[in-house]
Amino acid sequence: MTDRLSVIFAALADPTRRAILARLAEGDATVSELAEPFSISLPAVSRHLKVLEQAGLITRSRSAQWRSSSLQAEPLREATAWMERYRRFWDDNFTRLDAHLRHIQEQEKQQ
Amino acid sequence: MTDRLSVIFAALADPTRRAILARLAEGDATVSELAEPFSISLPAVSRHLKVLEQAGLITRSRSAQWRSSSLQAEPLREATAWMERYRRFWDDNFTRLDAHLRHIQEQEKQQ
DNA sequence: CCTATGTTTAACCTATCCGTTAATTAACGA
DNA sequence: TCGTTAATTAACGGATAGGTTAAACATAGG
Repeated sequence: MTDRLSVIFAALADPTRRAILARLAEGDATVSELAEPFSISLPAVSRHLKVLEQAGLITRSRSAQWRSSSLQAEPLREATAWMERYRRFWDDNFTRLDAHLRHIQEQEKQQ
Repeated sequence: MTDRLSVIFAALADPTRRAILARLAEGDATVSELAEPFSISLPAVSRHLKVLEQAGLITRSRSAQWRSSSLQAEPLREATAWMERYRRFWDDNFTRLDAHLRHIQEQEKQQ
């Protein structure tokens, strides 16, 4: 699970972390500010932030004793780019063609 | 981790599973066919398929003793839709506006 | 009916994830 | 300098992930 895409998807697989990203979309925030809406301890949030940072989804800066987190959406672009490869499988414009190709494939499998 | 989006992202966080999806994009395949490129056991692949199925990323059909897997990209559409909310943070068209908004936000934080 | 083939389930192991509380580090400020 | 605030690190525990091998299940077919 060492590849970049896996790290990104794994980071996004936790609802708390996605909520943190949603909050950061409204502006930078400190660890305490990010922890406030959740019923989990500060160390737990601190770890989530480390996971997000390692995935490149946030950057952090220090100002006095506060550590501010800032959203970095570039990894989301990468993840989206990967998914785009499958767009034809859900996009209406391609559904008909895709069904046709699958039919062809099934026929070939018979032989 | 019971919510749908978490299950989808978790399913995508494994490189073997993503490779399986890539293979299925070229057409349906049996478990043995899917296992062939990997140096892992058949039971391991069988489990990966169960994970993908629970995420809604594949459907499966039985024909004799073969179980064929079929790609279902709808969950990818959902995941992409979630990420789209952050597009303005990476899209060039929005970068300038976004920088402006952040600047405003910083100013407000001062007071 | 018996056997071969394809796949899943069971039982197990190890590593990682996610949470906790307690201790530590860091910096401000009276 | 001492206490307060902000955050991280350490140490631990339970649950889950992902792999294994061995056993069980399902079906085609002689």
